[in-house]
Amino acid sequence: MRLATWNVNSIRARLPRVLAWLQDWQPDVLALQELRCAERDVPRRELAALGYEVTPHSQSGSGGVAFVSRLPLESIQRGIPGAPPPFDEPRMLGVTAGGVRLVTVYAPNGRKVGTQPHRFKLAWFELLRTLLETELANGHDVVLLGDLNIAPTDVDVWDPHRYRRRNLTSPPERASYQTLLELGLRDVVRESSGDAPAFTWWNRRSDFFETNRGWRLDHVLATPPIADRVAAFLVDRDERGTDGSSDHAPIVLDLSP
DNA sequence: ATGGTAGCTGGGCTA
Repeated sequence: MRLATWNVNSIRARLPRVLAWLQDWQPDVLALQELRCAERDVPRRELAALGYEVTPHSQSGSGGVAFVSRLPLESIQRGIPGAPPPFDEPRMLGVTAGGVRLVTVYAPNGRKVGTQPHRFKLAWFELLRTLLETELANGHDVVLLGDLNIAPTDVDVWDPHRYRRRNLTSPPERASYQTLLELGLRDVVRESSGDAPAFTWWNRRSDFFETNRGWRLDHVLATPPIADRVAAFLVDRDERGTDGSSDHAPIVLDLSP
């Protein structure tokens, strides 16, 4: 089974790239983040023409997540169950595909340490942890994939000293990330990349991509039986370098049967 | 410390 995750930063603006990418890579399930459009405006027909059904959880303007799948999806969970406002923003979607529980998230950015958006981000991760605890307690194989908006270690930032203790790198954010690992999930991207940086996001401004001034913000965390099945893995930097690309690169992984 | 870009929308806001 081939899985992928990609923060597309507007599904409508990115549609030509998404269609081309699906044809090139033929994933069974692609998790998307930052759809930035209402569910009724998701370009379903164009994706269906390639054999993919879209299951969105999104709203107009900002945020939103989806699964684009050529496998049947079951047990669809839109949003973190019981999350009160403002935690009911469309940032989480859970489905079962090929016997695996897939959870995609678009974590709050946080903007700046010490601000209300940052406190919101940390509180949102508490809810995510609780949700994953429940999923794991059910004994399912789980894959969490998406934009967590956290660079877990200094290797994951192009200039860790400049961005020390800032948004995306602050100790409480990194503690939130560690909490997910402590649930028993494994960091598939890091395990597949060794000590090498595996940046997934490069600021659009200036020449940040060309000079590889990037960050690792997109993640795939999996339960050990799934992590052991990872047969191939790639961060598609070439896609990030194409005209009309998102500011995030897609991540692709193959699971052996 | 700041600028640089892109996409939501229809003047800023978010990233």
